[in-house]
Amino acid sequence: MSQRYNKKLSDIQVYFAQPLEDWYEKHHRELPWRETNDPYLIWISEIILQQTRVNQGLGYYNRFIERFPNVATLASANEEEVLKYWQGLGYYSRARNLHKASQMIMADFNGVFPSTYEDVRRLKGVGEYTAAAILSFSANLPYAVLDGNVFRVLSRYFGIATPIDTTAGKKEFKQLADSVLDSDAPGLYNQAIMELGALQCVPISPN
DNA sequence: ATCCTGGAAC
DNA sequence: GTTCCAGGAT
Repeated sequence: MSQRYNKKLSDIQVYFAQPLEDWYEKHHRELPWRETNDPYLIWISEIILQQTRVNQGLGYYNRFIERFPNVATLASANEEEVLKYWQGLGYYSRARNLHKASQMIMADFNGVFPSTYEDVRRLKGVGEYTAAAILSFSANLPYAVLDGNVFRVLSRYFGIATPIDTTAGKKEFKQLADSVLDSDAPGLYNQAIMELGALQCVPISPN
């Protein structure tokens, strides 16, 4: 998967992206939403995971997609039932937004999950991070994800002390993230950098 | 730039 | 009981 033939790799790919992706291939957790290219399933998983740990989100994800396996079933359900499947997760506006957005996909996109960044961003509850995740994971489009994990990996690897809770800091990291993105394998690369941040490059006493 | 969520961690 | 988190909305 990370081997690419007949193509010259950039220095940043060789020294940053490749080792990262090799590490990922060897150490990543196997999670159901990583086994699919369906943007709907990836979307559901990303919304659940926004403020929820993987361990807790897993059961909710499995139950949710079993009952609502696609946009149409979610859109035609009533809100109370959608909320029932969310019960215990908190941040219930995420579930309401999912439901509303699924109806918007039916109405405005003929039931087909949108495939451009601009359209995906129009879905309620989908910000820059989630749009980049959905499009890179499902369609391998070159959008760099930028979440807490990525901030941490980049700041440590590149020795950047700029705080991320300022406009300038966010801008700096956004540029860096875009410049080191492996455009040959955006989905794999994005998964890899976040997984490293989650498993190894952790906030306190990193491995 | 500021506010918001609500469980988890402290 | 207070603070923290991690994204999105306004």
